Amino acid sequence: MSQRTRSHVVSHAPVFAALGDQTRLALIRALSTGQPRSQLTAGSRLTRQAVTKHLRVLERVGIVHSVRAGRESRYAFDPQPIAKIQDYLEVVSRQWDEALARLKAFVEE
Amino acid sequence: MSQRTRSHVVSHAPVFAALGDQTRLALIRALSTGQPRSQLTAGSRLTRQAVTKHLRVLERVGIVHSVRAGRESRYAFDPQPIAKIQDYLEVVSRQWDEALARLKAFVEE
DNA sequence: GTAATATGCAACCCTGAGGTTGCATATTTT
DNA sequence: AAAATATGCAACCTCAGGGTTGCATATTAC
Repeated sequence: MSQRTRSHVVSHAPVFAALGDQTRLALIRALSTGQPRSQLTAGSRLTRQAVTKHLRVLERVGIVHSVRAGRESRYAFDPQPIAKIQDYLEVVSRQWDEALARLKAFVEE
Repeated sequence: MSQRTRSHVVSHAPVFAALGDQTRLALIRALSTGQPRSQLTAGSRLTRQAVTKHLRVLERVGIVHSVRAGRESRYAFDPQPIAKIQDYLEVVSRQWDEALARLKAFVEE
């Protein structure tokens, strides 16, 4: 693994990690525009604090953002980071396809 | 979060989690057809055992599979699970777009 | 046959992640 | 103003995840 490889890869890992939790994944689905946290909590079996922590994680990687509205803070989904890792996965898949093609060409020549 | 929602979401989480680690992500890139583990280890600053554990994780979720060849076992990438979560992300994004569209229609009517 | 190479298995360490509880604070409601 | 609602902060608990080390075992090379 070269330095380049590592640095290229690093930034995506946190986003994947954020998505690598059932609760968070469910939370994302439960989100509809401007859901107040209190309501999100009501929808799950978790403590309010637990939900808060999960939302913080999602917020840190930019999948979600919050806006304070009076005494409650509303959360909304942001598709940007998702789009980025989709692109990333696309690249990985493509590189792999090419690698297989090269191998095939090599074997069959 | 309904039961349906959770169960639908659950199966993807482990794959995301598997990708949510820099080392593993780098390992995936380092993979080329039939890399023996010993060589993968050489490419990183980790112990052989650490690499082994990572590969096991990737194998468990099907991103990688191994074939024993004599005294060494060779690893290869498998794009299937990746394709699946790409689809999943696609669905999530689409649903969100629709939700936003509904909201917009509601506000502007 | 012996040495070298490539792994497997298991015990152990340590840190971080997911959760909870308790207490303080800001906004509404009535 | 008092009660109710919605959060924030911080301490604490537990356990899984990433790593390492040590020892046993199977293949291959000499």
